[in-house]
Amino acid sequence: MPAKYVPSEHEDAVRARWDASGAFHADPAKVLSGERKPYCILIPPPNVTGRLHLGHALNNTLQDILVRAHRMMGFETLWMPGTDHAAISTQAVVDKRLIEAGKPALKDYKRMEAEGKNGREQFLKLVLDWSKEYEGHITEQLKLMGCSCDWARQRFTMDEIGQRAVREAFFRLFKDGLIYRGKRLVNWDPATQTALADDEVEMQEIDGFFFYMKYPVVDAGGKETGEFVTVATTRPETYLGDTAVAVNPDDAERAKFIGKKVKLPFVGRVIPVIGDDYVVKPDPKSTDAKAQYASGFLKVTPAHDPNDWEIGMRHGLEAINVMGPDAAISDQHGWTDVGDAKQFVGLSREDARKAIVRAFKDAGLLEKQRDYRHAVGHSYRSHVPIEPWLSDQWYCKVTDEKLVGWAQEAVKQERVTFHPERYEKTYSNWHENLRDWCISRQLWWGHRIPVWTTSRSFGPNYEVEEGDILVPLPPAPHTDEFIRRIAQYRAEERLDVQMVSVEGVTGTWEDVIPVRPGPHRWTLVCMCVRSEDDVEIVEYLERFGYQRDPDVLDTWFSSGLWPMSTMGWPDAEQAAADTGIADMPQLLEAFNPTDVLCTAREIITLWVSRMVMFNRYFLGEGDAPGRVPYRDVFIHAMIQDGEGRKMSKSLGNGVDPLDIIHSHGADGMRFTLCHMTTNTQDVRMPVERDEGTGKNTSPKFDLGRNFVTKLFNAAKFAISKLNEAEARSDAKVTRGELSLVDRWMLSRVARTVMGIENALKGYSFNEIATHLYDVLWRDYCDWYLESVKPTVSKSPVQQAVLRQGLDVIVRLLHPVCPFVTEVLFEQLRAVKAGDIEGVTLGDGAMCCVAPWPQVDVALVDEQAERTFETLRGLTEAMRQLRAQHGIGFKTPIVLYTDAKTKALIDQGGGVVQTLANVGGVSTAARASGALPFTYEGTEHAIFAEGQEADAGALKAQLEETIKKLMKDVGALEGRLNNKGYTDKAPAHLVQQTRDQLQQKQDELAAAKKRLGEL
RNA sequence: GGGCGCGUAGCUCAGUUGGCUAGAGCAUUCGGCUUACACCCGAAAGGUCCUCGGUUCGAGCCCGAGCGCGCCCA
Repeated sequence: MPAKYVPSEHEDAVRARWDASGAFHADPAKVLSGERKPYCILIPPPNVTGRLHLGHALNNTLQDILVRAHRMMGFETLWMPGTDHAAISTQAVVDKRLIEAGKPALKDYKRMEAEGKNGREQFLKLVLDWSKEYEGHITEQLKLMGCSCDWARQRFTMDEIGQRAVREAFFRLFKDGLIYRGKRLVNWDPATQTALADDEVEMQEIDGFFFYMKYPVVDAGGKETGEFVTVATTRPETYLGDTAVAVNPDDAERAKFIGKKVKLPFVGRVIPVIGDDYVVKPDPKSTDAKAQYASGFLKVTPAHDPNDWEIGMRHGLEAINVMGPDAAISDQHGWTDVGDAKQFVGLSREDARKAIVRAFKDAGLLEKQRDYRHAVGHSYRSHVPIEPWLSDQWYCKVTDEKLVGWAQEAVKQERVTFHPERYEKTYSNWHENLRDWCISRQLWWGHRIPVWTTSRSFGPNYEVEEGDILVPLPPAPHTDEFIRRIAQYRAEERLDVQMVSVEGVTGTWEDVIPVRPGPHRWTLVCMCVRSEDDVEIVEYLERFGYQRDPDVLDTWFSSGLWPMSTMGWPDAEQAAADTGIADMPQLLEAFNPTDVLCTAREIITLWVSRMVMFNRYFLGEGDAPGRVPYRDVFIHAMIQDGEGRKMSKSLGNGVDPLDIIHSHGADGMRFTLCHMTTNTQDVRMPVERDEGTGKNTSPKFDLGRNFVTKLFNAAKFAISKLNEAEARSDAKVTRGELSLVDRWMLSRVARTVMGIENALKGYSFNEIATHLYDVLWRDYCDWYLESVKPTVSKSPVQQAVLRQGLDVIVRLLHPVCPFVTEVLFEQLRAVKAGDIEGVTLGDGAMCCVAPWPQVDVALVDEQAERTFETLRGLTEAMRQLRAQHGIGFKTPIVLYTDAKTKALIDQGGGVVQTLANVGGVSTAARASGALPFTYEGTEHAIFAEGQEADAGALKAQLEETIKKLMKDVGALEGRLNNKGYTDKAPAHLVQQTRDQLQQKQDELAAAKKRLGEL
């Protein structure tokens, strides 16, 4: 064996052995036949946007620990790997790279697309290349970390199976009326120019202003009466789209304005003053900031504020959109009565605000402005303020009982359990306040919405208002034949249809057919085509002028299907044919529900919820919910830097896992990550710059690196001792043959096995690491190895404990530190020693498939532990004396003690002698000059040749001891004199206190006696 | 504003159902090239367990109020 363990010299070779062995490939047939129980984890697919960071390293280390442990425990274990296409992030990153490289970027491809030059297709090719490249990087990184994924089954959310899953899911939801199209206010990101879901909006506190703007009141003839109402707003630029001013009807002072009209300055639009109890009444003394700042008049801009939108709905107000997709003021998106506000058109929203405030000020219409700090929604992607923007979007009706209800029920009925359990609350709260989910994104990269539309009238010649005039809506060129064929396709479930009326109502085929005049004017016809391969229908629709919706779906729509799509759903036979993975059709049955999802808490709402909804919905039958995607959700901590900040590129405080693997080894990194995973929500990692490499690192990783080195050195030593042994035997060691130290060591090993098994069940990773650290370092190395050093060579029994104890530790450690344990396992296999009664270690070709060690509970030996603790304490007491009196370890000492202690020392079989370098144990009268000490109430002394006791120092020390003992005795007596304690505390505790008191009193007496002798 | 988490040694963190004379690693100090390991070994020092109040024979732990920090949702 090499003198020193250098991780980089072994990791590649170990990984190659794993790859060659196929050990991580799961076989669903073994599950379906009942031969083995399944254990399955789905990787939270990392984004193909970039490389993995330390959070990923933590996330995947924890999964690998679970997966490797269960594989060793005999489960048929599947860890499903894959990546996520991350629509908006990836598109943005690729665009940015193109711009940086001075190459044609998104805006150029958009222009090409508009010119009919396949811009979309060309751009998507670039993004696909990028995603392939990064998928490769990510896979490579996971492998370097040691992740034991079933690589042959690796999936991508946009691969053919993912596409088919999305297509089928969309079709079914569409057909069931759970996907619909609506004109709503969305969270619009003007930078990336796409809609965002509610949870993609981050609130940030901003220092802003409240502006108080005066609108003149006008009479029925439109003439100003000289009165004014003052609206208070943080967003003056939206006044251009105001369609009412609202007052609280309970507002005694202002309710009289209800019914009057006001005129918007510059625009000239005359709008009503309405009553709505949403309006906050002004109250300068209120603790509510809104009431403090309110003027009592609320400008209502339905097209640019979600609350105003609601008010608009209640009062039938018009929604006038005054901005373009870039959030600049525009008269091209539904705003017709511009009037004298032309001066503001074309300005960005920021410039428009300044210009409008200035114009109001100049016109004497700005009453005042006040500083105001408030939360403003920002895009989680581009970080610019979100614009509530009126647009046509696709929605998923997650508020339906079959989605939100079943998701809630899954947790309430404990089909899905959160660890730590507090996160169940986050999950529930989120579902209680759920709104329909905007699933369309104005992007190119992603799953394109499988709907073909025409916005012409369906049926009779309708008329629609454009401003104040009615214009005819040309009918789509549908023929009777068209209607018949669509009905046919629909009957074959190859297509489904929704209509949207001018009034904004969604209708189904049955609402529209047969075509006849009715209450609704159906204009927007949406045809959802079930299969990507159904060219016949698509060609037919396009012949009638139908065009495919240009938008793509929110990434989470496809990630939500991950537990099913990775297992071949909806067409596993086809998936098997596409991928060449023949057993694909068995996966869903064998492994879904999976066992646990490991992720970070921000994902609870974004992803967990959707997976639960989709799994239950799509695998359900009729009104019966299907199974859940996993039984447990484990939410791990987030890693922050030493100051409690998130690690981020912009702060430059991130740590790259690959750098740590280089400097400390993958095992060292993993051990540290495992060790720091407590059940709190954040953990801190002080970040330092390595002067040598210029890379960020953290001293925390030294723990793991040192631990791995310690293991290697201990194993190297143990193996060399075993190989050099003078007397050997392969005979099985029975309980009766074991010495005290052996029994103690095996007891500790047995407790560790049970402790780790428990910790695994409770996802207490920090406990796993602590157990491993203590048993290896504190027990096996510091005490067992040291105490058997002189004798192991001649004792086959000790050889057995040395070898099997190490073997157990190596196996227990393998899930955390797979590389070094694989190396050691191979070495250890070549070294023979006797088996031990109660320790079962099955053979395995490699550690990763070696059976988990089994220990008999009977190995836990409390008697041996107690005796050992006494001997350890005695040894430590002597070491302390040595240190206090400068007696070096190399100087042997004589221990003077009583017969009882001597008997214990004899039982120890040399532990005390070896570890305290005691040359002789004597019950005779102590030599003059011996250093006295008390331990466990008994007086002892040590004597070192040529070491005269320093009376002064001894006296000072004794006085110190006496002081401390008196304090202890006082405290114990006080406790016992308390009647409440002796009456109410459990009897064994009271007895324990009495024993302690007795011992302290003995020690005190002995110390006093000695002081007198000096 | 609502919810959740955290506050224990200089730093990073453990501390199960209250029994604690509060632990570990790093850093510090002292002593060691003891033939597995200096990424080590032995020893030491270091704590108002955020504050105040309560429950209890007994509180780091339970309850209430407050202070500070962080996250999530409005």
